[in-house]
Amino acid sequence: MRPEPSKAFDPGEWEPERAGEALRAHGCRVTQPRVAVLRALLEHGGTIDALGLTALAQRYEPGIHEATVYRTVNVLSEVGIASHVHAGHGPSLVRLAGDEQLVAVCRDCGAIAPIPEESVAQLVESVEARTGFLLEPGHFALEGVCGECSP
Amino acid sequence: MRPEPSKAFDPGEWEPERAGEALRAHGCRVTQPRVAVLRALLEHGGTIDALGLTALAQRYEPGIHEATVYRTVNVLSEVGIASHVHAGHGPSLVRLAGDEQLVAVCRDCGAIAPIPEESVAQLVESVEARTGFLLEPGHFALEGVCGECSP
DNA sequence: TTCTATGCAAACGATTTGCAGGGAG
DNA sequence: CTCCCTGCAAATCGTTTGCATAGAA
Repeated sequence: MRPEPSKAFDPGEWEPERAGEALRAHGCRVTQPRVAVLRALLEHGGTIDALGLTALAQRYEPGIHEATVYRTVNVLSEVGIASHVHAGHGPSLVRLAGDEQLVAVCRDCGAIAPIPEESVAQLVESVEARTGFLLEPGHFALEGVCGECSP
Repeated sequence: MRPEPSKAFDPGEWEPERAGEALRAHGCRVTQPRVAVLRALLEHGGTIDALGLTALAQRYEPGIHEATVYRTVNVLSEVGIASHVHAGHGPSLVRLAGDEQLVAVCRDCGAIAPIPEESVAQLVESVEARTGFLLEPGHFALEGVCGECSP
């Protein structure tokens, strides 16, 4: 694969039916399985694991194999169309790039809440100044207790 | 196993040589392998994966099996002596409870860096004020690029 | 035609589990 | 003496990879 270096991806810009064009626009070879995966991801929105994504993609490409989905997701990540989140013990989750945000999972009810941009920016800045470590939050979820579960 | 419900554990309170007492104090059956694991963990401090912990524990219990280390770590977690962090692609990391802190993993070299207390406190405060969500960071790591891997 | 992507199956790393024997209480 | 814990090997789960072939450019 010889993908374009990552470039911006605005999910709202692409209708699911034009998944093929989106792929081409990002320098990817356009194949049925890839179209199926991207289309499924565009339609689904939010986060989904590889198994679920395979199931959705089968709607457009019945014989598609899970290994292909993994490979496709990797390609989509390389060109900046998708990314993944580690949300705990289970499998990692895929989502469209541009949809990235640091999220928190409620320990009690499992609710997922986005963490405000400003709070994240403040953290990144503070950590970089103190340790030289440049955080790229969004690939991991944080744990906590949501407003409803705490008295 | 019939462990005590989790109770506070102050790592500073326990010398590595008294790992057996610490186990007994928390309602665990005291065996050589368990003593070896806890002792290794007390000596090591910080975070370590199961493989590394096994290696350290072998110093006290040469024949100890990795499966036993996993089982022991689970017991230690149940009684509140240890906990684990999800570090992303790699194996999860074990550490003493009471030593919990938010850590960052370098995307390039895998280095683990603790995130300064103040930065975390600032984040927790900010998020609670804006969303009512009370973060308990420490169960998941954040991702980023460490000072050495970024130009 | 050329070269990449796919399906399949097998490899993989991390972790868990079934079982029979050994050790703690 | 009674269970629990351990070592071992095999199973499991999520993910990756080698290979021969199908398919995009």
